[in-house]
Amino acid sequence: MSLRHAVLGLLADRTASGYDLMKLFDSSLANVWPATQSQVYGELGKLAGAGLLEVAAEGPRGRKEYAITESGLAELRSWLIDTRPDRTRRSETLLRVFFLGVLSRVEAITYLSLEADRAAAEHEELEGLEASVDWGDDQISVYGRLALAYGLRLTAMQQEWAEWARGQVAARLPAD
Amino acid sequence: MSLRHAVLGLLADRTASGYDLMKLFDSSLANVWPATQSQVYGELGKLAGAGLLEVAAEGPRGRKEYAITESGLAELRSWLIDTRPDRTRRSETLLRVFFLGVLSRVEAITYLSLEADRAAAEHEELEGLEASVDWGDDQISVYGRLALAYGLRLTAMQQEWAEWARGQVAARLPAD
DNA sequence: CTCTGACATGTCGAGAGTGGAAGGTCAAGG
DNA sequence: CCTTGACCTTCCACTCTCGACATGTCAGAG
Repeated sequence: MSLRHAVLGLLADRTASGYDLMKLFDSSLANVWPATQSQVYGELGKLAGAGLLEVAAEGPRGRKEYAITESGLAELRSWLIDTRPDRTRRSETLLRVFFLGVLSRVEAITYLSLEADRAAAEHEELEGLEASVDWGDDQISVYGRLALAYGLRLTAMQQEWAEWARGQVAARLPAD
Repeated sequence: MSLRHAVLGLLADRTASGYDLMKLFDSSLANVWPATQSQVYGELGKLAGAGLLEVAAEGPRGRKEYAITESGLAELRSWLIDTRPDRTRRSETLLRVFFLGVLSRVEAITYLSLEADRAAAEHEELEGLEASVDWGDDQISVYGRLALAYGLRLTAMQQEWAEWARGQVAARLPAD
């Protein structure tokens, strides 16, 4: 049920069309809550039907500019304050770690090395993002920066862990 | 498509029934790849139909003991070696951070404090798990320990981040 | 002997997410 | 004038996940 709140949250900042929203999902929210076109447009329709959004203006090419309503804002606030986030995490990377035993030691070490490289690359990418984005003082910028800092810490931790884990596996006597 | 490989991976270690598998999902894999009964039994059926698993024995109460086949093992190995993990991550916690601007400063700080507490609690829980599990030398134990170490590092990082973020928000002049 | 609790498998429907196809408008450049 | 590319929305078919429900067996306690 988070997609609906992601849409509400983006529209709390400024009005936008489905097309605009897609760009926001692909840039700022890409690493946090990805969404496809079909999802976004579908959700806009439902939200408007439920009165949480309204069509503020219609532009050329059938463009519909959506704006959040009072009850939409209330719903967003209540989601933020009254409900606890769902934290079911699925990590395919970690799932694979459980089964590394079916591989040879060398193959397992390779897997962990690749994971360390990937984390390092992602870390650099986020650093690039941090440098390139021009951070304003609007809500999304201020708090988006906090989210980016999380990503930086996460990828750094992942790299350290993968290197440590590789060492752990390598240290076991080659008694496979 | 990871559920199928999770099942194959568990059965690579030892044979098991759907019921046994559920217990493994609820204990070892709970934090990495949760699954429900209906999913597990459904997947077992499909996997057996595809020849990646076979019913090794039938026990009382209709119990079916599944074992991985040669082609199942090949599929598992190829998944581990030839394919890169899907790393689409969704974090409702982080999504909320983006929208903290619609709340008052105090409410935002409360949110981040709760998040720090939650991470700390989860960290302790994992430490308890580490102490209570009796770690053998089997594959799942050896590599499961690496996964647990990841969880420990993750929750520690989350707590630090949340406390830092709370400080960041608090430091801004109360000009809301 | 009967009750209870662990063992054990299965079906169904609703909702979320994925990927792509289809259809149409407008502005600007060649 | 005509093509191209950006703009913009809608629909569909599919898989995955969740939670509840249905069905039944077996061992041990009382």
